Amino acid sequence: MGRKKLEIKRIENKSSRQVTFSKRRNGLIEKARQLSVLCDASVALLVVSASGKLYSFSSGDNLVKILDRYGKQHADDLKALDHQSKALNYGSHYELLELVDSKLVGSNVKNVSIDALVQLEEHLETALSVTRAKKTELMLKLVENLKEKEKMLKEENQVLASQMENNHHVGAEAEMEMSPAGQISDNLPVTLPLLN
Amino acid sequence: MGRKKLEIKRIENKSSRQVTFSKRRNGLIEKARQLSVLCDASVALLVVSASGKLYSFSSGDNLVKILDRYGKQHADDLKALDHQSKALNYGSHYELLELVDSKLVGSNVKNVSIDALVQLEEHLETALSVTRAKKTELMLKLVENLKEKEKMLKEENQVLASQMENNHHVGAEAEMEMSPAGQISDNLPVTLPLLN
DNA sequence: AACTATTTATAAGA
DNA sequence: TTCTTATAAATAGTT
Repeated sequence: MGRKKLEIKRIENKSSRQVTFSKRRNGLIEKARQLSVLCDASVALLVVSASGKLYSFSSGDNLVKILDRYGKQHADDLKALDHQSKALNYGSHYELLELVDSKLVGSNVKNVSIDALVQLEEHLETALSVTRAKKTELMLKLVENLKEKEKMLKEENQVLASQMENNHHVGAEAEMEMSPAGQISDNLPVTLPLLN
Repeated sequence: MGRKKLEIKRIENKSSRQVTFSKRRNGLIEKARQLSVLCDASVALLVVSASGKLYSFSSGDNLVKILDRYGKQHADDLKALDHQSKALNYGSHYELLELVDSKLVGSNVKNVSIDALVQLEEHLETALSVTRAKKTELMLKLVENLKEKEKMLKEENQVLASQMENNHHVGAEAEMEMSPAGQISDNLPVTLPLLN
């Protein structure tokens, strides 16, 4: 859809390959977005340029959720991680196993094509990879949050400690000095941003 | 690009939503294929219909590889995460890579038997498992440490706060509402912008 | 599934 | 990169 019809094969000219990459990548991502919105589907798209740069899109719900719908099993590791992972959907695990079962056992084994198995393997590997990436991400987030909490608690601690000192040495000015402490207290994330 | 301009919002009519899904999904996958071919890029695409059916595309190198690249972004963060990761034995990495190299490149590729590759695959998977288990273990320890610290800081905070109150009886009447800092939620981020 | 009027994407050029 | 524009391609509504 340009001035000329373009054959679908590697563009040899480096700069036009780069330009085309940029344009088509944007187009692809936009199309992915549209599909997800129009048809209420979950879409995840990853593009890695030849030079190794990563671009991606994933529809509203995160990638994990996309795989949840399909069925996944990353919950076990997460369970050990934090009891809060109860929020995760364990139910879908069974669906995945059923799918595998139906492909391998349900049909006569002789009718399962190698291609079908290759595809199944790919799907499973995808699920696993995404699961692991997500696990790492969640753990990193959790650690970050904990460190953030630690920092804030320390700050609060310091304020309280210095407040104590003021009370001891300069009892009269206590009221004025209260405000900063109160503010920090107000600023404490009763629920941290990304968490719920 | 049809008889009418279509607003990008959920198509309410079920059957036309289904038709559009089918058409656009195919279009999207074709576009993904073209991008990978034209621009020599790695592309992975996952689409899950509202009804839970999975469709996917991934260019030449399999999806796992693409996702590994994505995972590496996190790996870097992990490294910086904590000095504990130094506990990992980096020295042996090189040995592993050398082993792979000797099996795949060192000998003429044509002489590598499938059996040898199967064995190698097993070794690599084992190495990967061990690595991941180790990663998980370290992160769990780190999280525990941080939670422990948090707990102690909170206790210290409470002691300070109650001491403050005692001081108040003696000094000014400033009111120190210790808002429940302990309410900070540990919930995992169930919805995260996954990719960027 | 096909058909086609239109819209959209984009190749080439600036 | 960004914009413009001619043209190719995708697709919305129809059959």
